[in-house]
Amino acid sequence: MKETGTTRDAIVGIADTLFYERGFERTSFSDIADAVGISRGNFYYHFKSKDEILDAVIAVRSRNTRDMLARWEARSAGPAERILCYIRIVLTNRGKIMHHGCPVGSLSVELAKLDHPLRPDASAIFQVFRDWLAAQFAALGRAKDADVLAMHVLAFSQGVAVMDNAFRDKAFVQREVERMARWLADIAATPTT
Amino acid sequence: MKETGTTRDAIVGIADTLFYERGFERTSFSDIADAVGISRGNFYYHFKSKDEILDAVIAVRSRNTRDMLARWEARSAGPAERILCYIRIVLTNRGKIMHHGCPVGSLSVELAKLDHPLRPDASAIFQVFRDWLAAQFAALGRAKDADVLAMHVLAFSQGVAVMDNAFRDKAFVQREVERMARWLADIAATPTT
DNA sequence: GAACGACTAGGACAATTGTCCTACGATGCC
DNA sequence: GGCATCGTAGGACAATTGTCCTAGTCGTTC
Repeated sequence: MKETGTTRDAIVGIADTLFYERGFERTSFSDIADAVGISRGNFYYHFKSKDEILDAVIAVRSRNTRDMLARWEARSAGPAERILCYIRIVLTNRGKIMHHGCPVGSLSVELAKLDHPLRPDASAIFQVFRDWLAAQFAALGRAKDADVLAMHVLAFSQGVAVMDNAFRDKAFVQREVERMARWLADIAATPTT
Repeated sequence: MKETGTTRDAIVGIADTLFYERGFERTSFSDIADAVGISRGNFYYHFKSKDEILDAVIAVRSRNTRDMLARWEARSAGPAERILCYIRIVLTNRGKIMHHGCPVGSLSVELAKLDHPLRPDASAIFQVFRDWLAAQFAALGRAKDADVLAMHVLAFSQGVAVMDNAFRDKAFVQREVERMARWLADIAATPTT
């Protein structure tokens, strides 16, 4: 059963992209069907509703996020360098962020406006980052306020993303990344209490 | 001519609210017409298209923003206190921000995703804040990097807004406001070079 | 080769979208 | 009073929305 991962995965993959680039509400079944190359009616064999696709997209994003963090965990030397990977992400993905905002933040805000039942699931992707960042800060010897610091870093990235989306000023993004990197270096240098 | 400010203003006022609460795309003519209490067809006497309403809404928001900043300017003692007014806005408007995000930021991101021609106009509201904040920092004796500091404060507010929308944690907002207030106090205390 | 399952195409469906049109009521000017 | 203008109501319009249904094509298994 379900050996047809291909079509289903293609739908989820395209939907993931379109939901990000155009927004969930703005993306229609026709858009997805056209991009995948299947008929619109055929859709309902794989998904019973649009919300079910959104659910699958969120699941995929959540998994991809975990995978990315696991790669950082494997590659980077220490917790400070890993946190820096996250701080730099607003530069790494700047092209997309400039045009479509942060995938996590923009979906979260859109679903909040729609009072959508899946809004908490979208916010849960933030939680993945939050927990991971907190773990890194804890490894830095800041177990006590690890979550507070994690939230601060998250807020930084969201703020920069929105501003970059509005002003499209690369120098601003670079400045803020450097400012945050200095802040992180301070934290890493401070002896554990 | 145009003595009928009432209906037109009512449309713009309701549209302003609905665009904020539900998003521009999600708000239909019927929604606005029902809320105002007029027929849907009558609409096109006052506005030729939905985009024209958006244009009017943005203009109103821009004016309201300027008015608010002017009030702060009149009431507050000095530039530092005025900047603090802005920093505190994420607490003042927390109820709405929690549910619908920042009005400026969320509209800006939504229009970016739609590739909407009015996106720059929406971002221009940010510019109003940016210029005003920069003027305050200049008055603080930081004329050289006034704009850099202004952008930093803007990014702060957007970051906190998105995170509050996702996590709805008042303690987080308060912490970030206090952190930012300390940062501002540092700036104000540093002697002008 | 018949039967069955997984998978798909294509269209029907009511509802809603933004847009446009015509006709009616009011108000004021000549 | 007659007339024009401003504002409004109500509906028509094609297009699109999410959803659902049916008929069909595959490949596999007996």
